[in-house]
Amino acid sequence: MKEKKYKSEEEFLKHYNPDDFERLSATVDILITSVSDTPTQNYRKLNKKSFSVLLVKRNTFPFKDKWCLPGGFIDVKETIDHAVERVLSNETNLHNIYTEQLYTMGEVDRDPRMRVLSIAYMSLIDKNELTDKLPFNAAWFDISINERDQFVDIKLKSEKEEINFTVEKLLVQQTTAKYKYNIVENKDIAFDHASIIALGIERLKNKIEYTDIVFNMMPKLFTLGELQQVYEVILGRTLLDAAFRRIIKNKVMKTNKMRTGGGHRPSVLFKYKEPRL
Amino acid sequence: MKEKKYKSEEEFLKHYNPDDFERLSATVDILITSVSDTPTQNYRKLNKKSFSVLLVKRNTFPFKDKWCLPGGFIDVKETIDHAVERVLSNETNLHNIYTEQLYTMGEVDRDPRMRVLSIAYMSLIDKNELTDKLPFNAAWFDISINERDQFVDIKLKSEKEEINFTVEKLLVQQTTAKYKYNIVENKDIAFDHASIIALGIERLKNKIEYTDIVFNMMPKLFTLGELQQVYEVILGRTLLDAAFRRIIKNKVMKTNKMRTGGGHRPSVLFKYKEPRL
DNA sequence: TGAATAGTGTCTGTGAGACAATATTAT
DNA sequence: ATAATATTGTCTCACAGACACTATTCA
Repeated sequence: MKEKKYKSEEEFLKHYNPDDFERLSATVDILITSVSDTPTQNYRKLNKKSFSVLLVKRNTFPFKDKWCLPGGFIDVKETIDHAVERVLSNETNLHNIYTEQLYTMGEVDRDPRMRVLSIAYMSLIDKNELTDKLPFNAAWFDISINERDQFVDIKLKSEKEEINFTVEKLLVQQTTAKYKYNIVENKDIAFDHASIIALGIERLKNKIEYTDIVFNMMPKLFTLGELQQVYEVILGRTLLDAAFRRIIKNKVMKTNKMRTGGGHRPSVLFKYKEPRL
Repeated sequence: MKEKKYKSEEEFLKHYNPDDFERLSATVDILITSVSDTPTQNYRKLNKKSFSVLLVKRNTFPFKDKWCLPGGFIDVKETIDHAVERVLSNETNLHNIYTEQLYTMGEVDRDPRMRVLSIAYMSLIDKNELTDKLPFNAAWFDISINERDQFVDIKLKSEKEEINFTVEKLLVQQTTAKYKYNIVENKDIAFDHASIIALGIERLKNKIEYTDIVFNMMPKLFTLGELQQVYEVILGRTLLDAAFRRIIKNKVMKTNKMRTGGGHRPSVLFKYKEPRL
């Protein structure tokens, strides 16, 4: 742009040419997570819960036939939030879903087509509220994680297939224990979405301990046993019953409904109690 | 783009035209923070600490003569991290500075020239390490904050001038106590940078309680009194000495140096002790 | 000597970890 | 009756808030 003197902002804007700088593209990519219930054989036992993520199979280049996060380009005339809502309504029939910004990915070659920033979001939903059938190219994958030294093996399992990838967990900031996740092995996930998945899992593990975020993936009514199962599957460790109940007792409210039918003592159904802020 | 069948990713990429979608621009904008020391009259008293932020006065349109965060456009061929480093090295002579992503701002009209995303970063530095003179158009502003109901009045004071603005603190997410900051009164800050400042202050207030982030703005050696002052000025409340010392005793290490010369008992100089992760 | 900061000791209440004990149901 | 989950009680230990007390320096 020429160095020119303008008298007013209006005048400046009239002459401004956005093409003086080469521009770029941006997408939103959303890690949609939930918990799945798998019935067990033993009639007494509770359903097994797993932490799951919604992926979409690409049917066009680039990364044709690989799995990726639901996402889309941000239109020049729409806000980021709007793009997020648009993508979410393509994949689900839900409104007022929990979303939060996860990270903005900006490696130069993360998309082979051209320069594309990805503004990654994380979203938590209650899968049971989904009434519409999933888009034909989308599927839920149950997550299992194995950490060995600085490597994290992540296994994603849907009804039809299994995906494995490995990321390297690298400390980037000592004072705040901030990590980044480099992909070291990955055949099936497109772009840098494997990093985003690892990042989102870590974020959720942290937030579940000091926020009420988990209730975004719970049904309206739930037993404390179920809630504890969700905590356990996300944290990847078992919790002591008594301690767990103490921790969440201020976050939930007893209802007068019970869940019966298992081969054991019925349990009270609770609902989320919003905190005073 | 035409719906065409390509045989391979290579072939697809050869024919891909990035101009099929209208592209946009992106900047990085960095909230550079530190603590300032103001000497007091009374020879016995400690210097007063304040929490400060580095702003730059714009000398071109748009928002000519208003203050903004140091920032710049992301080049198509550079990573976001590289852009951040580039901006930081323009403003400081420091390397290996603490930075973290704060938020990506994406309102459509946040820049009157064209569509510009802003990837906001926060950075903490030790002001005393700055050896070069500040760029002529940059200045440090001490921050003071007044919260009344959902409004937050923020006062920024440099050697030469004082800026006031007000943001409205709006709860956007009950379960995670997530807020957004809408600008309701602002004459002097360009773009949506007033929101970014409010967001960064909140982030820092939170992180100081559960991370070691504060040590990024401390000198190598410091007294526990000084460290406590920094905590107090950022949190906006006084802390009990004994309790504070208990909390940070695992984060610091005693040295054999002392600070003497105040009209009172000398104090031991401590240094940061990196945690085992 | 006195003002100011530095540093420690102790009491108390809260809350988490650990584990034991009791309650209830469907088969 | 038994297996399984639901729910509560209690002991202990760690730690934070509150506050008092001692230590040390320099004008």
